[in-house]
Amino acid sequence: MEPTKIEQDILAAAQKLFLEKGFAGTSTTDIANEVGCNQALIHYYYRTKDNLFEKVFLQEINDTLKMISKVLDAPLQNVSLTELVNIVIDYYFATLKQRPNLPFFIVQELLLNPGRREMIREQFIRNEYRQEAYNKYAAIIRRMTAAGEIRQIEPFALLINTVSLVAGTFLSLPLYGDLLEKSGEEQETYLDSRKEEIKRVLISRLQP
Amino acid sequence: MEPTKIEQDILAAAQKLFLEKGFAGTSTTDIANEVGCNQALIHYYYRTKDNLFEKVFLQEINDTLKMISKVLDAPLQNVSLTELVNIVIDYYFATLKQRPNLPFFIVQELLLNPGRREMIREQFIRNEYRQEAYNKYAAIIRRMTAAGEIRQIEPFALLINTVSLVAGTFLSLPLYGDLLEKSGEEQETYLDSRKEEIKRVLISRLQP
DNA sequence: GTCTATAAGGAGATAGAC
DNA sequence: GTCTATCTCCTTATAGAC
Repeated sequence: MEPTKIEQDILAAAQKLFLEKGFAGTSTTDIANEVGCNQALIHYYYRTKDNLFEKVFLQEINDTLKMISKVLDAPLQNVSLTELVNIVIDYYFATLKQRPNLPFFIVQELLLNPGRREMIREQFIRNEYRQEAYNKYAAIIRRMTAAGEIRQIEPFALLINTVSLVAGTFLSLPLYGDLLEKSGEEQETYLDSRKEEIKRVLISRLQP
Repeated sequence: MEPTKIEQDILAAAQKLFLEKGFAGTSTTDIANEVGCNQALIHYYYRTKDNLFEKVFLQEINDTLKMISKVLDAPLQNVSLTELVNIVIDYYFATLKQRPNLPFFIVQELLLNPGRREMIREQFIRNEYRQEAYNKYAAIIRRMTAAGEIRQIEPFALLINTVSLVAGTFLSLPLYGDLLEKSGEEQETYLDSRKEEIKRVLISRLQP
């Protein structure tokens, strides 16, 4: 059952607003205004706000994992450590620049509402792209460790390092802009400098 | 004007609940129940929920900066790179273990409500402990760089690296526990292993 | 399918008794 | 100072006209 245009419009509007203002900060009336219809129509198509949120959240997770999996399909078998870090971090930054709120959104909704974690865990555990992406990734790290091209490290630990550094950059971006009163250009420069610094950190950690 | 006992009780209850469930997720009725009084009393002492939140938030920031400043008063002038990283990261972890929700709380409330950032910026900019802590910290890094004891690095970049890695660990902790279904003991082990890994990362990055 | 109207409940804030 | 009662507004969700 292909989703109709109006269903897609509602989903897109909900996605935009949930990402911006979170679940609690977005009312179904807000979503209706964004779509250009009345509030009852939101409920006609998605019944409850919770259900609509679930659809949005799962789609975000799915799309993200699919993208992550995709970059690992590039021929990474024979690249050097420096090349590997460059490819992964450049790609990661480019992806997040399109959705700068994504780290915040995921952190917020996953931490704030423990009641929703059950639903999320089920979908997360059985998500095919997640398994696939992690296995591809871990295989690369293990191979390079065995070949002596990088220092000994647990793939999971390296993953948390990378995600922390990159997500931390995007989480700190609005604070950098607001608290330190930086312009849009300066924020661009900040992102670029963080990108290069993160590469240095990862290469230092991995270089034998 | 010393705050009375009831005022302190309300503040403590509000702090607990805001840290747990965020501003939007906490009602003044919740706070009253936690205190053991009626909801009107909250408003009698603090007028609005916003005002109460402001008090809580500023106190959190102030306490945190004060603690950070304190550790930098230790005699760090003659320690090695490894010792310095050990002291700072151990202290940082011990502090956050007492308030594991703090990173999430700050991220959430700072990002979610742009209207509040103005108030926060003012307090943040003129906070004496912040200036003090950052200056002490930057002086140490610059001295060690000049002495050739660590590699060239911008103090601010190193700060963001450190905060990202440590905050990322605490933000990921409930996800680690929930999504991967880890017990409390395993979460303790996770924290310890993250602590040691973060030290390795920072030392690798800084070692000449 | 899409609308208006409205029900039902919860929120923050205040009035006024004690 | 502390309580109960209540006002007003906003939310989600549904009923029913078209």
